[in-house]
Amino acid sequence: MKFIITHKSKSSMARVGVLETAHGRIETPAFVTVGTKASVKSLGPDDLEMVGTSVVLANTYHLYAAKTYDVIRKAGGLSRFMNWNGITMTDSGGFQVFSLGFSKDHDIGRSSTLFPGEDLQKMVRAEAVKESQYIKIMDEGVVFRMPDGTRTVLTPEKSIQIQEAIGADIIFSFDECTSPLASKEYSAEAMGRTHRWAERCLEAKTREDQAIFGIIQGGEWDDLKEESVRAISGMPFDGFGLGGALGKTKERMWELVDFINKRLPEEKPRHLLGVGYPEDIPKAIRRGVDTFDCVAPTREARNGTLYVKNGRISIQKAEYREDFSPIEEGCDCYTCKNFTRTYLWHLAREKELLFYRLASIHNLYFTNNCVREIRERIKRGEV
RNA sequence: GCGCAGGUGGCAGAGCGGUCAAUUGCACCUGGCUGUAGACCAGGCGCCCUUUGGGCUACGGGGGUUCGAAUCCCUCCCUGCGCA
Repeated sequence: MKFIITHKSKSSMARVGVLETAHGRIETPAFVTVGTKASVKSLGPDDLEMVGTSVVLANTYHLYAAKTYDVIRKAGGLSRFMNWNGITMTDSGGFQVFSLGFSKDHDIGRSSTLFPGEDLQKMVRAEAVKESQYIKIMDEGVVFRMPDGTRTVLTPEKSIQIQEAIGADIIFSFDECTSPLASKEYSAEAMGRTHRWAERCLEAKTREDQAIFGIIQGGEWDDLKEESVRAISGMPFDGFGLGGALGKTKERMWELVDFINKRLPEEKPRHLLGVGYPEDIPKAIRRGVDTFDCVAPTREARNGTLYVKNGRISIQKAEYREDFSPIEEGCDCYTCKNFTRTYLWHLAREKELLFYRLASIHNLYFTNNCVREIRERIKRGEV
């Protein structure tokens, strides 16, 4: 993997770069489309191309649990397997430590409520992290137990082994993603473990054609974050992931992203894990984030939320019953150029399969386009 | 015309003397979704009052039995099936 910064903003930490891997080169900042199980739900590779996607992120945990990672290796790697002619990444499974553990135990939203309200914070004993009924975290690794009894064990070595079999261009080190409600004491403990796992991941890695990003943890505390940045950036990673608990509020999250990126070596790419509402995009980029992934555009699309310039609309609402305009006037996406809100309203209500595709196409196009516009502005020196 | 079965909230369909303003599903309305165990989840859904609460109108129409009926009886209307 090669990463070259081609433009730098004068007024912020924003930068434009070129990221090159065996499967092509892309410009950053770039939005990474999530395709957890080697598929972006409801879309094919031609759709992805049309929508401006340049990178797809799959998940180690899911492909391992599905017992297909060896098949992916035989198929010639993730890219060939899913016939995606572009860059690929795999997440290490570390996030599932959180989403299948703490958040599941405490029913925090259904997965990763990033910013729990105060009422929720009071209800949850932060130390309960250690008592999950779904997962067991040890220094050696993590044991996941599904409701049906199925056991999945993931260790740093195992995660790397699977990620090498899957064969994405960029892989992530296996981390323990803690809850934003975890205590400082526990967060420190988990962070230490994440650092030890990071070393083991590098140790276990054998393929030269894959890049590996190390993940910064340390919760919301400056001193821990500082320590995590120092530890992870001290290891020979090709890039970095900003992960996990980034404070209890949005404001704090941006402070932390800022804090981390100021301390990370400038020349290596930074990936902000799991953040990507349209309104987050400019903020992330201004703080020096190069790539970021998010399930929101696709998930929200499937759930009927479509992005527009002034926010978002719920297409199944009665008010769109006779709205013959496109989702967004002036949008060049396939959906907007060919279909009306009325039609989408109808498809959404009837749960027609076409809806999921058309809605996902629009939200992804919207997201990618938003990133592209900012990228162009950085190049023109406007940001 | 006779026999049998049945008429319950927008629809389907429970309830079969009090704990029923009425289970449940669908539909509808409101929210939510940020490294995807998510094409999902949560709440609301007769009317009125500020509520944990209270009042009113409701289970085809009318009448009755009972302290009390969606639930029992009579009658009328309507629907399905069988026989004419």
